[in-house]
Amino acid sequence: MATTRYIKPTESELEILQVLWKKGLATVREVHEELAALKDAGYTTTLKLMQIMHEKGLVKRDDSMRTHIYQAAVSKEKTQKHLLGKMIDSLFGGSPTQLVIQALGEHKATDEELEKIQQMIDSLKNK
Amino acid sequence: MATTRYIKPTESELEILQVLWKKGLATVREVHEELAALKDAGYTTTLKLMQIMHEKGLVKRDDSMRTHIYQAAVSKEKTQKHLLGKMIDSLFGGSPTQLVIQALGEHKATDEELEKIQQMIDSLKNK
DNA sequence: ATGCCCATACGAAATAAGTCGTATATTCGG
DNA sequence: CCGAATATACGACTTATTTCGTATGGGCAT
Repeated sequence: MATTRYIKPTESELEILQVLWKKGLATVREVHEELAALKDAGYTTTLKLMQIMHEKGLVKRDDSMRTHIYQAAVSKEKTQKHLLGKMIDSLFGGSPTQLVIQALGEHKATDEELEKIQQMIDSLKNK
Repeated sequence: MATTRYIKPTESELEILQVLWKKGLATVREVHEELAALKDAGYTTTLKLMQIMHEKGLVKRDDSMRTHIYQAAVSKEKTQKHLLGKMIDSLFGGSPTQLVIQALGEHKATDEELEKIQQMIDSLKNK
């Protein structure tokens, strides 16, 4: 089986993936409008990035029409998992716990959310 | 008050910071030996990187002797906090909880560690 | 048909990151 | 004192990433 090597999206690519994950399907124009709200870059810049992402296999597209329709080719979850793993290794000495503690300490969560995490821990313990 | 802008360390710089955080004080040679265990790169590469980090203010050094002694100029905690925050924003829609759940689900922790997190949650809840 | 708007394609410049060769200086063993 | 080992400095090359100008052509209102 030909294994497809994981491709690490760059910063800009991640911004585009965000939009695609949210919208599901989108044209370059639509993605660009969203991005324009955050930062300013030309339309052809976004276009070029998305073309490159297509070459890399990060996005799929339907180009049967004049205006192509794009969608993410990598799942949000897989991507999160990968980048999280990298960060745990490179910044938290391989300990997910350290990361969790930092995350909980520095960034507030509601009681409800804490409850959810609690449940998660309980179920992990019972193994 | 003159605010010093936060400088985002690159991948390679992070590797070097890791070593410095662990050792406290270290020469280029020492840092390089550590890195050599992980990947291969020439000595002058490491040297150059550390010189650039010095220019950027990521590390401090004592150059009163022939062999300079380096140490990290940014704290591990601050750096973790910053990058974690960035990741939460850019990849987890601003929800630390989502990140925590992913981290716990995908990367194993020992019961002991789970216990620690549990305590953390308890103390957060009592507020 | 003729413009005008908007799409893709594509090349190439600008920037950033990492790599390394080489020059030069210091130290130390003999 | 001399040479080998080892230190920093620094310029230059490579590769990756981002940015954008310009070419080209389709679709549509007039």
